[in-house]
Amino acid sequence: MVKFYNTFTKKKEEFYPIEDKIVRMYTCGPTVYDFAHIGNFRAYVFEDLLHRFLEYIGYRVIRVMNITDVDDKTIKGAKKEGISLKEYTDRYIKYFLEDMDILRLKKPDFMPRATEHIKEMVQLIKKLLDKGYAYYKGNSIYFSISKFPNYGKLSGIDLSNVKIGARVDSDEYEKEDVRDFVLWKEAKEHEGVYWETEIGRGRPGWHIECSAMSMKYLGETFDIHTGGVDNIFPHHENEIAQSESATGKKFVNYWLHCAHLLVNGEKMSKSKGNFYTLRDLLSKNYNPVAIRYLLLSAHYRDPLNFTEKSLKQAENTVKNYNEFYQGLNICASEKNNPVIKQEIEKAKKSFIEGLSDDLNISFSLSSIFNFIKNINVFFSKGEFGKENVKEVKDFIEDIDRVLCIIEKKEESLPAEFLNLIRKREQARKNKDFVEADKIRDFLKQKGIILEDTPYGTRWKKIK
RNA sequence: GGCCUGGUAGCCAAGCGGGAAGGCAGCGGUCUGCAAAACCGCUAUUCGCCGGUUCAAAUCCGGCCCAGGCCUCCA
Repeated sequence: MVKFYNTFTKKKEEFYPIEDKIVRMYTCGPTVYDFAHIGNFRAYVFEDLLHRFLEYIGYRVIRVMNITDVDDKTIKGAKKEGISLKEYTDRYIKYFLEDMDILRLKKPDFMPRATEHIKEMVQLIKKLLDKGYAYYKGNSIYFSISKFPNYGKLSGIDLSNVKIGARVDSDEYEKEDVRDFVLWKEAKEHEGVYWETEIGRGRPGWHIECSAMSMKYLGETFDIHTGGVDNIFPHHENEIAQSESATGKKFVNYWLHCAHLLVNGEKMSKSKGNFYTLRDLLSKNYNPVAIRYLLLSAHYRDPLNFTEKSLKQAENTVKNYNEFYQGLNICASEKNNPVIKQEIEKAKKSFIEGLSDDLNISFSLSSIFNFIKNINVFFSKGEFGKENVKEVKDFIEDIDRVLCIIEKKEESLPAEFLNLIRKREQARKNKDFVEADKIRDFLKQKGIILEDTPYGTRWKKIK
C-alpha cells in the first residue's frame, strides 16, 4: 500500500489512482529564461523519484511537465538580446533538456510549451467568461475569486490576510477585487508578444497554462500534481479555482509539494549570489550522479541544506556503491550460496516499504546499505558463487530503475597491463613479493589499483 | 503581524510513546606476504532549551530560542 502526504488534506493518505494501474501526473516545469539552478532540480529530482517509483511498483505513469515559454521574464530576456522569444526560449529549453539528461531525469511523456497551447487556454478562459467566473477589465481578463467558495483551501490561506494593493502594475486595469488574478493580459505594444484571439489581443496569464495543458493531456480530473512549496500559493490555488470552476469537477486528487533547498543554511537568491547551476558544479568537477544522489537522498518534504561538503560526501557514497557493484565480477566460483536470494528478497521488500511510505528514501537506502554489508560478508568469506554475482547485479540494476546511480563502466586495460597482472599473480605464487609489489606500484602510477580477493586479483582505475 | 516547516553524533540523515537506522569522515582491530577492499569494535547515557503529562518521551502538551518557507514572481 502506497501512501503520500497530500497538501490538500494535510494528511498522509493511501494512494489510489482513478484508473487502476495507471497514474496521471502533472509536474510544474521550468520557466525557460535562464539556466535552472539546483534548487529547481531538487523539485525535478523529487518528481523523477516519484515517477520512477510508481513505475517500479507496476503503474503505468502518464506524466506532463509544462514549459513556460512566455511570461515577463522570457519576454524581457529576449528583448534584451534583441532576438525572438522563440529563439530565446529554445536555447534555454535545450539547456534544460541537457541538464535533465545529466541528472538522469526521466523524460515526461509530454512537455508542452505554453506558446503552443494558446488555443486551449483561450477556450478555457471563454468557458470561465461564459459561466461568469471571469470578467473583462479593459482588454484583460480576470478570475473572480469571490465566485469560488473553496478558494484558499489548498494553501490554508486566510483571504482577509492577503495584503491588499501590495502591488499595482501601473498599466494594469482596476480589478474588481485586488486579490483576483489575471487570466489574460492585454497586449502591450512595447512587449511585442501577443496573440490575436477571439477573446482579444494579448497573452496568457501564468496560471492558466497549467490548467489548460494538464486537462488536455490528463483529463479534467487526474491523480497527482506536484511542485515546490512556493507554488502552493498562489499558483496551485489559482489552478484549482479556474479548473474546477470551468469543469465543475475536482481537479486533482493528490497534491505533493517538495520543500526548498538551502545553500549553506541560507535561502538561495540571486542577490546573495549563493545559487549553483548544474554547470557551475560540473565545472568544479563534481560527479553529476552524486548531485542526483544528494538531491534524492533527503526526504522531499524536509528542507535540504546544500553544501559542497555534503556533495563530496555524496560523491564518496556513490563511489563506494559503484565499487561494490563493479567489483562483484571477479568472482568465478561455481559454488552457489542459496542465502543470497533471501537477502535480496528481504532488501527489496524494505526498499519498497520505505518508498511506499511517502517516499521515505532514507529507509529504503538504509535497507540497501545493510544488504551490501551482508553480501560483502559472504563475498569476502568466499561463500559467493557466479550465480550469486548475477543475482546481486540484477538486483542492483533492478532498483537502479528508481535510483539511477550506478555507473556501468565498460573499462578495459591494455594487453600489456593485463599481462603484468598475470605476471604478478605468478610472482605471488612463487613468493616473489618484491617483484609482485614492483608491478603493483608501477600500475598504481599508471592509475590502476590492484586488489587481491579470494577469487583472484581485481583491478580498478583511479577516478 | 498571520499561516507553516525543521532543529537527532564531526558532517548528512531515519525514527515520531517502551531496544537512538543508515551514509560520509575519524580511530582501534581482524583478514592479508604487505597492501587494498571487506568485516568487527569505538565515536549521541542522549535527540535546540525549559517545564508538564505518563510506569515510560527524541517521540504527546505548553512556553522559549534558532533556522527556513508562504502571505508578491519563484522549484
